[in-house]
Amino acid sequence: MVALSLFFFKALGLSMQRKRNGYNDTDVPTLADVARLAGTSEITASRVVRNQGPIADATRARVQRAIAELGYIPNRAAGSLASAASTLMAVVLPSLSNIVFPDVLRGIHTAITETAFQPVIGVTDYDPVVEERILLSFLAWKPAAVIVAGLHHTATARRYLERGRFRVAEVMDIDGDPVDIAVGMSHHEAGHATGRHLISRGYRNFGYAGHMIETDDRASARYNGLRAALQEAGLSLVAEHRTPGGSSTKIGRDSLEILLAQHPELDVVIFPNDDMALGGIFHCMHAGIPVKEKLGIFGFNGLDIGQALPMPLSTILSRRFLIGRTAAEKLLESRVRPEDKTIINTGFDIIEGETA
Amino acid sequence: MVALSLFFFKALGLSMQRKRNGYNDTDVPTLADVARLAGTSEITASRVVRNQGPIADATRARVQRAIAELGYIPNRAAGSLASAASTLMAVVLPSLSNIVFPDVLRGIHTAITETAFQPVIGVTDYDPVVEERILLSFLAWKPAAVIVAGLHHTATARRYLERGRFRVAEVMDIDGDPVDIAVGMSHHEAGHATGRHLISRGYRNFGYAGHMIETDDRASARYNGLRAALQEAGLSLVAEHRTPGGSSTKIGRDSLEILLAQHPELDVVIFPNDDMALGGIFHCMHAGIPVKEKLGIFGFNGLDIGQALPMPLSTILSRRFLIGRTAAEKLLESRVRPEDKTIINTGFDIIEGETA
DNA sequence: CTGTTAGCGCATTCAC
DNA sequence: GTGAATGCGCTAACAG
Repeated sequence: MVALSLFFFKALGLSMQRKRNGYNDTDVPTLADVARLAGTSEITASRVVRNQGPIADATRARVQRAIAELGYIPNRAAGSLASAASTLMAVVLPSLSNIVFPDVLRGIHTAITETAFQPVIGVTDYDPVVEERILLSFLAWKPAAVIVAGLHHTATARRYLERGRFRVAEVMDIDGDPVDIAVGMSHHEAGHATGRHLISRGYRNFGYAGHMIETDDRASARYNGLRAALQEAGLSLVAEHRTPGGSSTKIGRDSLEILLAQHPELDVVIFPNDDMALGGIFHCMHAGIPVKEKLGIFGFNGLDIGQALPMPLSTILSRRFLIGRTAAEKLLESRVRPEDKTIINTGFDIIEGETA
Repeated sequence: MVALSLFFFKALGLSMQRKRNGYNDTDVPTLADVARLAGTSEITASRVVRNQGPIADATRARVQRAIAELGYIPNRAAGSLASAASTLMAVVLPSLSNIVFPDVLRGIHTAITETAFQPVIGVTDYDPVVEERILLSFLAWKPAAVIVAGLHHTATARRYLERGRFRVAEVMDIDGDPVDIAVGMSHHEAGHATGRHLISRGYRNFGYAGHMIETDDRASARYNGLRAALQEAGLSLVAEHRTPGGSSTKIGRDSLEILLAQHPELDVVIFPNDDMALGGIFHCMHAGIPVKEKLGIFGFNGLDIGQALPMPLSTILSRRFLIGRTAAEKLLESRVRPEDKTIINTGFDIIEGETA
């Protein structure tokens, strides 16, 4: 039976080994298999696959039929190796735990959906060391472009970003010196605008209820901008409370409770983001504190959920989708890094809302 | 100066052209460069890089020094091509717009963080055709494993999943026939449990406020389970309202308003998920409807934000993190697909809460 | 413990 | 419009 099978293979010109220009007995068809079935050379089949160069209609049709018949999937590792360039776009983000970065992702998707690029996503949990590790592991795939959040990276990461032969977009933040392209807004300015806005509304006793900020450069920049605005007006933060760990609605709620227990004189509390501000509102509802009249609440991001509240959250709208789309579009403009760096300010809007 | 530089290169045995076994003047060092600098063969350097096989400590140290000096990054495309296997784990999810799938991702991350695997993430927006496209584009990179949400895929996608030489985990859902491994819960049962629970609480006039469900198999299964439970008790849905588009807090709020305008007799409304249920609660707050006493509200997922409300949301806890971690762990157990399929039920919990 | 040989599957020359 | 030759950077399979 074994002998018979062997004979059978040989009779058909098959060989049991895999070798160059021989038939291939694995179930994964290669370009050579497609070419053979279509009666063309590999390179012609390759041109059809990549939609590149002049191909006779009849030839193209034959190759396409062969592709369909075999269920051929191009091996991108081989293609990438041969052409020294992949179609990957590395996207390295701090978190996917709230809607902010998914919004950026959607923007990126929108920009590249009609191109050959594929996003490869990594999540750093706001840890620069993790960011470096992920970045290096992505670079091993020779991405055509890299999108990364913020302008602060480890020295090693920054060096690789600068030396690489790919485009780089640093998103969210523009307060700093980008490697290539920066798309985002000034978080310092946003914090400053928050302060001025609330002062103009008559608030005077400012509190801040945050999370541990070292890991979140942008929240930190907003905090500093806020303090600067207060100082310019001869005011200062009356009190602040920081809860260890990340940011969440629960933590916002607890933080406000602790803050008010110690400082009942506060008339407004700023939170690093909408999620936490929502928690603040929930605490007020629970404790029977009239929001805005007795205590103003202010967030950041302009999430839908804050605007769906019975009293829409007062906050700042960041344009996450636009940031993602713009970054990806800019990256697509040219494969090579130009001499000059590009900084794109997508700005922000104050949402007045009804909570401050 | 140029002449001098050229001389200098030649004197060092460098050449200005790139060729096999020649020196390489691009700024991207290869394994050959590392081997040369370390005074070993490529394969020895390769073994050090991959931490594989027995290597003399002295040799290893020399190679590692060379790697550091050159800033060498292994080319995974080449490695993957040579070994016919990549370290990629393809992860294809419907959405990143709420915390549910990021939770799954965190679980996956946790399981593979100490391994060589890298997750590559795709987002389908609940569109099976998009899922198929993303899946095929990922398969071109020869992933070692694939994690995909749900058990329903296009016929083509299912065929590729079945034929591929990689492990497959289908997550979230176990109501169906998996390709290889399924990890999740029965959404039909969850819906059924919801119905029984609310009936036992005394509710009789059931409403359902959903989104367009065709795209969301699992919400659909819960809906059917709910109806089955009602029917078994001689009850039925009094009314339902579906808003086109995805699910969001805003849509939950609007849906409930419309539903109650037409059916004020309802005493409980079930939402497809917590986000929408939250919108329902916001509507009640706005309209002055006493939640639970006058109208019960029930969600699904057990998100933190629902539990941070002044009155915690009544809902069902799905174990997203556990699902992701378990799926990835199972995939790591063996590289080859066993004969038998595996189905892992991670179950669910009813969170009684205070809204129903 | 280390090295030699021979491709992996495809795309870039350059011919015709 | 099509094809032949060559090598991208790495690793499996053997030797030694």
